[in-house]
Amino acid sequence: MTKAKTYHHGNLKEALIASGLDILAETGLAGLSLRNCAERAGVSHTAPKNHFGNLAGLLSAIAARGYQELGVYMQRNLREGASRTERRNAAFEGYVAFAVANPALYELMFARDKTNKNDPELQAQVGASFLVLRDAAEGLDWDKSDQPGAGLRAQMMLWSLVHGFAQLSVSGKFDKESMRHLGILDVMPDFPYRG
Amino acid sequence: MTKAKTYHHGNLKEALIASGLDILAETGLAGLSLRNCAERAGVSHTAPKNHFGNLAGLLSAIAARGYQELGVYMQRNLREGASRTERRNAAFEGYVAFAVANPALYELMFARDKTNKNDPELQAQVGASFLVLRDAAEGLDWDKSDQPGAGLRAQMMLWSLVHGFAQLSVSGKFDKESMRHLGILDVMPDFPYRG
DNA sequence: TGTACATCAGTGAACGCGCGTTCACTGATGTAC
DNA sequence: TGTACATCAGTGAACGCGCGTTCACTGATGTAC
Repeated sequence: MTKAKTYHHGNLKEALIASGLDILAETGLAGLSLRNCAERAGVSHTAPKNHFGNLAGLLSAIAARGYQELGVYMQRNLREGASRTERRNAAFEGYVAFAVANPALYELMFARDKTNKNDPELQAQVGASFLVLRDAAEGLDWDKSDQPGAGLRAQMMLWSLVHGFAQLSVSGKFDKESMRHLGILDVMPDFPYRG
Repeated sequence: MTKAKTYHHGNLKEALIASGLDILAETGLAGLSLRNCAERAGVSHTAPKNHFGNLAGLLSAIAARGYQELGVYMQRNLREGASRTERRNAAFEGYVAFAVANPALYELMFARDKTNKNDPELQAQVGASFLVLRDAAEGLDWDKSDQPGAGLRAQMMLWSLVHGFAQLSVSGKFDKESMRHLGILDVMPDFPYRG
């Protein structure tokens, strides 16, 4: 079904989010504005206001989509009945792969001041992807104490570890040139750097 | 010694870096420009060009100063002859404390596209602070294999863990409101969240 | 000690750019009767 | 089935803003002789 071009777009909200994701991938976070999002969706530059209010609203919707996709990445290589270790490895690899494949989106998702932290859809997607990680941390013995919250501490450690690795990879600290400069490749010439 | 205001500033390079650090602390990364850096240093808005070439040059110098300060934070609570564990804890706490105290500077330091990755001063300071962390990771048994690079892998894990925890703290994922939303405070009401 | 001159450091006006937002508007759609 | 009207979605011109950069310039400093 091809839609004739009408005055009303019909699905502008989705189209704007898709445009935003494209722009992030091509131009980076700094190049994403209401105006070029609208232009890419083939619509006047004031149209987004009707759907998102302002730039922060649009960015929040895009970030929410990012968390959704992050959850998909963390579970994409899971066979049925996978063991704890397999689930953990899949989550770790998926998380890092997502960040490396979508660095600008990842940057937006964890930026401090770009999104509306109270956006309900965004909160829901953040919570959902944390649940995947929480599941992956089950059975970790990183905190052996019997205190309440020990398992939770392990979850937070896992999140920190995978997130830090992803961020350091994306920001170039673990790429070949930097690792050579840090003396890493001297000791470990076959390290699977990224980038 | 008070300097009379002369045509030549005398120490403009340092003054611009100091202005940049102030602006980061007060306004955040998005509010830092060549123009307001110059204005704050009491100088025409084209003056920075003589010292840094362009915005990326100035940001690189500021980021280098940030890594220097990060190293200071990681070692500031070390008594003489501290044990491995003490050094590790000091580095961990210092790293996170630095990020929480200087979120915008921290953001700049690990941004992908703001600084000149090849800036020699910046590279040197990144290397120096990595060495502090490397020292703190000494003796960690996270990777028990005998393969060459096992210790290095432990260093990278430590860096990832501490960096991820810092970033998640700074971006608000570990603050009280978010942790309540993620169900963390139900299990662990006395978790030392930050923010 | 003085003078000429090159170099360095900072000035201020002007440029074009993309941005978010406002405003009065108009075309399309839905609903009540 | 038709008509009136409210509401919704998108338009396009205009606004002021801060930005990085360019340009010809001038004041200050250092150096050679």
